[in-house]
Amino acid sequence: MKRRELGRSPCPIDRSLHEVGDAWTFQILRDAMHGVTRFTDFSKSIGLATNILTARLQKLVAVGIFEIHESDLGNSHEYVLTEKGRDFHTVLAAMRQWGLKHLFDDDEPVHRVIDARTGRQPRPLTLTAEDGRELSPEDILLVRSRAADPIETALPVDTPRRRAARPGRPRPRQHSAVQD
Amino acid sequence: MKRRELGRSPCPIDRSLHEVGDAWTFQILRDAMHGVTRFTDFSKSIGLATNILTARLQKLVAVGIFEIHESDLGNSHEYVLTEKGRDFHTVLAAMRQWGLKHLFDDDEPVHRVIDARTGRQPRPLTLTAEDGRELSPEDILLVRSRAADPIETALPVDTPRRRAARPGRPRPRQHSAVQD
DNA sequence: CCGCTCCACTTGCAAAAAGCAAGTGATCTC
DNA sequence: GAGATCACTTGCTTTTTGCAAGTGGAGCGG
Repeated sequence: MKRRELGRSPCPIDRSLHEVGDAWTFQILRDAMHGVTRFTDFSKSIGLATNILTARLQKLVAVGIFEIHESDLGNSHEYVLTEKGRDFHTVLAAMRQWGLKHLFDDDEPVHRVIDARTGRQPRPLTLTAEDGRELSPEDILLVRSRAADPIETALPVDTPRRRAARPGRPRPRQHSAVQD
Repeated sequence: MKRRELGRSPCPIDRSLHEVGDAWTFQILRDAMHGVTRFTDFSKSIGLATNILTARLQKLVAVGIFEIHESDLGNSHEYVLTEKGRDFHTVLAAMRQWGLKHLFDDDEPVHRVIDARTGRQPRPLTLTAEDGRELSPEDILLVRSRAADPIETALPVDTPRRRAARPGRPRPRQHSAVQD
C-alpha cells in the first residue's frame, strides 16, 4: 500500500495497519480463525494468487501472527495462529458485526458465528465505559502516554473534537480577526 | 486491491472489506471519529496524495459512510459520518486494543482513548457469549442463514474447525495408514 | 528406483493502483 | 481585482497485483 512509517506511529491503529492493513490479510486471518492452516487451503478459500499468498503468509510469520508447524509428515507445513494472531479475532468480530448490520438485505444469505456450546449468537460488541455507559465516537478523547504508564499521566492530544469542546470558538475560519 | 465480488459474499467480513478494505480508509475513518471533517485536514493528518484522498472520500460518500454537508459558508464542505460510519468505531476500537497490546514496547509513547466524562479507559472489548463466557476463535461456529432470520434456522458452514470437531477422522491425510 | 502427484513456492510479464507535482476553477478576503 | 484557500484533476512515474507457468522436494505406487 504505502511505505510510510506506520510501524512507528504512536497510534495503535496505524501500527496495526502496518502489520495487517490489507484486505487479503483480513481474509487470511478470518479463515485461520476457522481452522484453516495450509497454503493450498487458504489459496482455494480466498482465491488469491500464490505469489501474493506467499508474501502475506511470510509477513504474518515474520511479525509473529502465525507460526509454522512442521508437525505432520510430508512436505506440507501448517500456519498456526500465535496468541497475538488469535487475539485479532475481536477485530474480525467487530467487522463482522458492522457488515452484518449495514451491508445485507433482509433476504440475503449471510454467514454468522454462533457460540459452539449453546448455538446462540454472541453478545454484540460495543465500546463501553468502566461504568457501563456505551461510548460513541464523541464520548472519547485521545491522550498520549507511555505504553506502560497508567493513564493518569497521559496528556491530551489535540484533535478537532477536543478543539470543538473547548470554550472559545472552535475553528474560527483562519482569516477572521482574532481567535482563541 | 482486487475486483473480486467481495460485495456479494455471504461473509460480512468480505463485504466490509469491499467498502473499507484498505489502510487509507481506516486512517480516514479514525480521523473522522476524532472530528476531522475537511479535505485538507484529512490530507494533512494522514499524508496521502490528494487524488487518492478524493477517490476514497467519494467512495465513502457513495456507500453511505460519509455525507457531504455544505453547511458553512465558502467553498469548503464537510465530510460527516453517517450512523453507518459512526458504527465503525467499534472496529477501530478493537484494532486499537489489539495494536496497543501487541505492537508497543513499554517505553514507547502511545495514543490511547479515554472516556471523555470520567477520564478513564474503556472496558476491554471481548467477544462474549450470551451467558458471559469469553469466546475464543475455537469456541465459535460458522452458520448460514438469511439476514433477517432468527439463527435457529441457520445451517452449519463447513469449516476445517467443524470438520475437526466431528467424529470420523478429520481429513485423513491421504497417504498415511491410520491415525487418531 | 522411476515416474507420479502434491505442496509450497518462484519467475516473468501485463495490468492496475499508488505517489508525486503541477494545474484548475470556484469562492471569499482585503 | 490581486491573493489566498479549498477541493479536486491531470499527467506521468513507480510500485504492487494478478495471472500463468515453472521449480524443487517429499511421499507413494509399481
